[in-house]
Amino acid sequence: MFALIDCNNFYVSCKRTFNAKIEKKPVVVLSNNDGCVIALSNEAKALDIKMGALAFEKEEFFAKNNVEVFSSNYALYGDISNRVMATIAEMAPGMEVYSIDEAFIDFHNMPYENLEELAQKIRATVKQYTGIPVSIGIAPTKTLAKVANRYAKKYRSAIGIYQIDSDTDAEIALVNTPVEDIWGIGYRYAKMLNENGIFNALQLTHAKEEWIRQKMHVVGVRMLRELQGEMCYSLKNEPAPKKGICVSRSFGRTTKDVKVITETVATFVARVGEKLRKQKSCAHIIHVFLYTNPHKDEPQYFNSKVLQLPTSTNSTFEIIRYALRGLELIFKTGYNYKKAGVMISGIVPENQVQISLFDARKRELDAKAMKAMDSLNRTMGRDTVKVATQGFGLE
DNA sequence: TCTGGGGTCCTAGGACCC
DNA sequence: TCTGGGGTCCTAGGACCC
Repeated sequence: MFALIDCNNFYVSCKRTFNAKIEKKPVVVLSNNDGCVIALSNEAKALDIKMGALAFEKEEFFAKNNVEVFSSNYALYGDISNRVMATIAEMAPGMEVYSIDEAFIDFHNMPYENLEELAQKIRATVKQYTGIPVSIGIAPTKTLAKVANRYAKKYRSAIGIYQIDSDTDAEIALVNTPVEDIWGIGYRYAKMLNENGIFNALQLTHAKEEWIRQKMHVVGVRMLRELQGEMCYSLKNEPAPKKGICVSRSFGRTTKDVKVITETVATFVARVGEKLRKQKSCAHIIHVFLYTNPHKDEPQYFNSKVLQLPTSTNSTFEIIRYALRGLELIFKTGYNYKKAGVMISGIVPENQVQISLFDARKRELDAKAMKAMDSLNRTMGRDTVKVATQGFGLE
């Protein structure tokens, strides 16, 4: 058996741990630049506010309905997530941290007759130690555990737990799960399934495997089998090293200014470099991209450039040189730019880097400088020390 | 007249997740 | 004025290898 532990309305719950006054009230958390809604309390969901709703359109509605509105704080969510995961890890040896607010745990061979009892205990302990309410789904496959978790949240909120331990348990949860809420089915597949008369997960379990393979390929077949109770996905204990690292933002305000964009891209590279060094990796493919605002009725431009480095590196100095060369190649004057980003791939462990035959760079010096920079920035705050191309504060 | 058969690697794009 | 920011896996097709 697997259990899926999922924090309830995570970003809202994080805010509530510091502010008891917003308990039982409609609360929403907004995206970067306060653009749209990315988290809702149950009370806010009851007011029919939708994920992704535009904040400026809802301003009046929020005021009229006493909705508490907050900007997001990702550093805080990261900290609280770490505490929640550490608390769970103490109680369950086999665990996979699946996202900032979810973990699968291995419920095989647990010293409990009754798994629901163990789940109760985990739920109470996480709440006590971190203040975060969670829901738990228990089932023989990960996909069914996801189904059980959603069912627990929606129909068993008082206890917050649902276990699929028999065909009947499974059918109750599956018939109440619309296909679009199944793990692995997004907007397009849901539409396709509906067009073929399949609306809930129970109906889907009766579909022909070959038909699913034709329409949804092997991923769809695995999902089907998992829903039927056959395990296709096991628990990943070790987090896999990242294959790509991306830092991108939309700008609060659009800009035409090449200097502003250059400094922004340099700062994105600094973040990418930090992440690379944190996981002790180097990389040799850089992807730089630049957008105008596609929602606006004005001249549009999108372009991107991929650059190959001769030797894999995690030196911010070195990556910035290439990234800015890429930016130069794609930047066109006259457009109102809205968003830019830097992606790095071709990632290898830093102790397995192949040095190019003609490499002339003094890599030990870079490494020393990066180590000193990381250490200062870690103890004294981000960008205490930075590369000059990042600029000295915009405007 | 007649033009092999087996691979690998890379890229772009599409689907999905939180 | 105003629309998030990260990721994963899979497939198809082209270039290339012997």
